[in-house]
Amino acid sequence: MQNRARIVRLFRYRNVARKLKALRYIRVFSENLADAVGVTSAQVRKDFSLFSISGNRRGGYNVEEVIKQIEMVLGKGKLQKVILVGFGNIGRALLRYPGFEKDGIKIAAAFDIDPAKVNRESHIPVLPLSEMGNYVENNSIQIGIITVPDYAAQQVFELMKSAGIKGILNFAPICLQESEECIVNNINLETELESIIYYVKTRKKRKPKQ
Amino acid sequence: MQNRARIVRLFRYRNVARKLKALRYIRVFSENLADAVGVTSAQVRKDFSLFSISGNRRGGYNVEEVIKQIEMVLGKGKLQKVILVGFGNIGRALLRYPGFEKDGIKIAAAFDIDPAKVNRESHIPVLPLSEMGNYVENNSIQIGIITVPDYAAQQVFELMKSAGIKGILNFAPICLQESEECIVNNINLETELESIIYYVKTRKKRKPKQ
DNA sequence: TAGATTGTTAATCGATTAACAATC
DNA sequence: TAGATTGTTAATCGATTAACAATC
Repeated sequence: MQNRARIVRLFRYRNVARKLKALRYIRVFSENLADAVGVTSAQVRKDFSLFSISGNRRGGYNVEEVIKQIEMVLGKGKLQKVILVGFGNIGRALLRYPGFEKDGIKIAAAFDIDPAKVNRESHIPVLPLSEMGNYVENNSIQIGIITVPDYAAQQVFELMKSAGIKGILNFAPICLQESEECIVNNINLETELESIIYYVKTRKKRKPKQ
Repeated sequence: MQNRARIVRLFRYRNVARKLKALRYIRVFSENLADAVGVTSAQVRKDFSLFSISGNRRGGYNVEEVIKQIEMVLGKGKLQKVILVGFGNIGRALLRYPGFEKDGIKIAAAFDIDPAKVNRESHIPVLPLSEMGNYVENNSIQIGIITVPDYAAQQVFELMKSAGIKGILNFAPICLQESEECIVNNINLETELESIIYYVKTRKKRKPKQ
């Protein structure tokens, strides 16, 4: 499995290149990408070289080519349908989040255990959790998002795995363990914030009064 | 600066220990923590040893002690007030997210550039962006969350830095560059999901029909 | 050609893992 | 005591960085 940090960087290079393209840039140097993403230029060249993304000595990289080649590596494919389980605060926000669509990601349906939240008529239907298994099978869904409370997460996780889900983005504040059958990306919002607080505090200790 | 992955693991050990405490566990072995967090037991012991968190040879670690010692290291302090800029989908969800409070994190106010979103009477006030600088100063805020659209992110970032914000959790899909004066944690929701899709796809290639 | 940037190799750095002596 | 687990040291592994030859 390729190093996760490297894959994330590749996505970032692509994002920057897309912005540059929108600004009508034709070429870009490793140094520019490095600055935009916050790494060294050597890292950019190394990353590119590992994925055989090549530029032009002296002339840098062609912006279009960079986008195209990274998309090839990362597999910009056809529309990816995903499901979401847990129609609470975060779930609702993600359902309405406009950023996914442009990358070919479509939340096809949401599921919740609370009958009051079910809404089959909605643009993106909200269905009873009990229907998830069938839905996943009928629509060949592979990816799911978990936005349920922590006490429900493990159970929902098992349910999704047995339904055939192969990859999960988990926002419940618990570490779901990934396995051969299912990849997991745990995002703990509290921890993301707490770790910043930690760094701000400790940094100040080292440098009193900046 | 301490390795970020290590700090995140420490938070995870603490979270697990808290759950164990709720279940009336008295002791825990490095092996148990390792399983819960998805690392090796050697890693747990190494992490603990680096922060002088000690257990009992033969008897493992005392759950209470682990929590207390990790909290000491990570600085479970008094209530941390943070602000949020961008009262859209994600911003609204975070404002209502119940998980922060229990870790002593309180979103004190939200800010938005759209006058229609301003609501001074709300439990957590939503204020005009123009008032952010004063608010931050008057309330000694150090931490901010960015949930504005990508095109606004850089500008809001500069504004927050000049207001005196020292740490930022950024959900806008752009890499804000951290500096001496301000720590940044960039979370790109699209990329988090896209990288899972990438891994699911490539894993399947290697193991067809697993 | 001279100058600048890539692509790659080798060196460095740091994190993880293994192993085992210490010890409860 | 015998057995089991920590705590730490040394070995391994992998990722980043430096440096520079290739070359546009």
